[in-house]
Amino acid sequence: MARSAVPTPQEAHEPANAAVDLVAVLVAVTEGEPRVMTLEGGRALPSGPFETGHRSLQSGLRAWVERQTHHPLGYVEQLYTFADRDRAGGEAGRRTIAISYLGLTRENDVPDEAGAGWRGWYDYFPWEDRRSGVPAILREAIGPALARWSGYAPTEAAQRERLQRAAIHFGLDGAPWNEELVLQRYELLYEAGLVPEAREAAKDNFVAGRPMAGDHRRILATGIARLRAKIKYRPVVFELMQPAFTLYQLQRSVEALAGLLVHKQNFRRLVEQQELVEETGATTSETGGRPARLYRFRHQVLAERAAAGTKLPLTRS
Amino acid sequence: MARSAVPTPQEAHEPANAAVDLVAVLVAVTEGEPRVMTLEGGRALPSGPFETGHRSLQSGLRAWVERQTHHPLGYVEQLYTFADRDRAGGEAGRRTIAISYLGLTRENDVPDEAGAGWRGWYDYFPWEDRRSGVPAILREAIGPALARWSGYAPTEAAQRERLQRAAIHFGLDGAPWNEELVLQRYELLYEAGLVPEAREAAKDNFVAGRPMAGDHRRILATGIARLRAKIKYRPVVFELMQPAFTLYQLQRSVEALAGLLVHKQNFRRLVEQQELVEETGATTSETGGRPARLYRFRHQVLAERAAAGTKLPLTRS
DNA sequence: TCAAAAGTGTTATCCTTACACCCATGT
DNA sequence: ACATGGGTGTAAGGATAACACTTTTGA
Repeated sequence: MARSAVPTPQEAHEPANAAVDLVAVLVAVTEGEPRVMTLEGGRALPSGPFETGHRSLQSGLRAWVERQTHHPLGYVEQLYTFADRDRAGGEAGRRTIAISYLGLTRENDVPDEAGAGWRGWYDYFPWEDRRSGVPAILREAIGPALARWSGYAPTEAAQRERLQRAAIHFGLDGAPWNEELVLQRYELLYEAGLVPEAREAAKDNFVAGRPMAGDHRRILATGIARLRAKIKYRPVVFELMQPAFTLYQLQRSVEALAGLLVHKQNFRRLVEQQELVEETGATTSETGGRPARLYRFRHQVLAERAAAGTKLPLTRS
Repeated sequence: MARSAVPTPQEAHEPANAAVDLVAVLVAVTEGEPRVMTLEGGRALPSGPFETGHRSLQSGLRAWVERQTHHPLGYVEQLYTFADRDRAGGEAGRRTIAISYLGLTRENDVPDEAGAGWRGWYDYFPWEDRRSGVPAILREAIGPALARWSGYAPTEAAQRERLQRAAIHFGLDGAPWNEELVLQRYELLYEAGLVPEAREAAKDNFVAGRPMAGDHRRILATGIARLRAKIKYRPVVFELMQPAFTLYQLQRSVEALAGLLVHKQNFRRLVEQQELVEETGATTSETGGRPARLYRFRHQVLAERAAAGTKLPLTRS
């Protein structure tokens, strides 16, 4: 939100003649690492204009992604629609709107042309991976930089407010870490001038992570946040798994997405109790220890349950 | 999803020159009824084109809503972006995209001009209100009509599939009711030709509910669904309450939104335990029995907690 | 005095969290 | 034998769901 320029008065009140871009956050998990499909050597997400020939937004997106990456698109859901003024190239009276989508797929072929390729998403957000503890960059660079930035606020109240916001979003000063706040954290870094995409970036104290063109990194953050939230209440991880997998592989995928370690047995109990998987009967010994049972996703659950959704104390009757 | 026409070949591959509409689902709760702001005597949602003078999508939306309804807009969040071909008026090479928003507000003044006004949202979705039991329209009209529609499927497998879908979405045949599936239910009725908006509507067996222009009712369904989901994990109900309220009024608002009755004491325990409210010290006897304590929302919780978000069995470390 | 709503006490059950330990394979 | 991952049992604590009953007002 925010981050917009002042309108030039003469163009007010004209219906915007908008160019519509479709942008994809296409995710896969391989070898326990979450990856995102990129173009231009990792500097951009797959995208392209919505064309009159496209039957719908989704089919337009599919067309673009498949054209650019030669990778089929499986599960797709809309993420968010952006229209910041800075996005626009120039041309008075014409603005660019970006409609973004999240796509989940199994990584199989590597496109390797036009700079297309999979990148680990923590290259872009190194502070989001807590699987091996609190990342050094957070303690050593981001924390201090946010503290400094808080100090720049004009009033003391504003300073406290900044500090509190930083603490809550980044889990500083004993605040709990909430892995879903990916976008808020990125926005906060942007506001603090700590990412190169920000126009008033303080050139000397980048915390960065790998930047992207335009607001693509912001869109990526939106996608990660959505996916992290969604794996908790909808069986979407399976879109990222091979047809047969071990429970530990499943766990590692979840951990990769969440950026957190989960408790082995409790995780298994959860999966079991929700009847999300069934044994294939086969085992694999490629995992490097005792051979593990292979499971497959029970596709029927999608039909059986339309999702739980409790949390309201209902009266029965 | 679906519901799109075939592209005429000659217009393929031209970047769409899109008109962008902003549409608002503006919600309030009064006297225990959820209401939505409408125009044209209830046939449309407030909306207008995104203009070049608008600083951002949100500010454009605010401008339109305030111009059309003279009602200020408080809490706002983006809902979804639609671009079905049927929405377009005609003009080859030009399509209309609707970016929809959910707005929450306290109903105070009644606009009463240009056909603007609040309408109970169950006028549009009578089957969604279960506060006084399973609505007659569901048992007597929708259920049988969906059964008939299932019978029209070509193969027996397809018939079973339709029946199961109807049962799960509408809680038929002993399936549990899930109040969040508002959009899916509307889409199913649309697909079955049971709402007047559908082009192949069977004129004789409407189940209807009050229709709206274009796909506004679909957008409204999206808004209701989002709100029903959101009240469970984010304290958004308070946006709809007066500054001071009794616990029972709060409960009635939640019930109004969910279309379900909740358990009084358990509801109170939930509210209390999450420390969402605090006593004002005052009481009111306008509720018609023993005077009730008045409470206010503890705005601090918004800063304190950035949301819960558990559900993954984490390892502690 | 009675209807209507406010407000409280208590129990059984289940889910979550946190323990710690044994099993089978490859090197 | 030992490292590595696979796989299991169980107990404490807290949140939920379900009971029903008392209190205070206005009519």
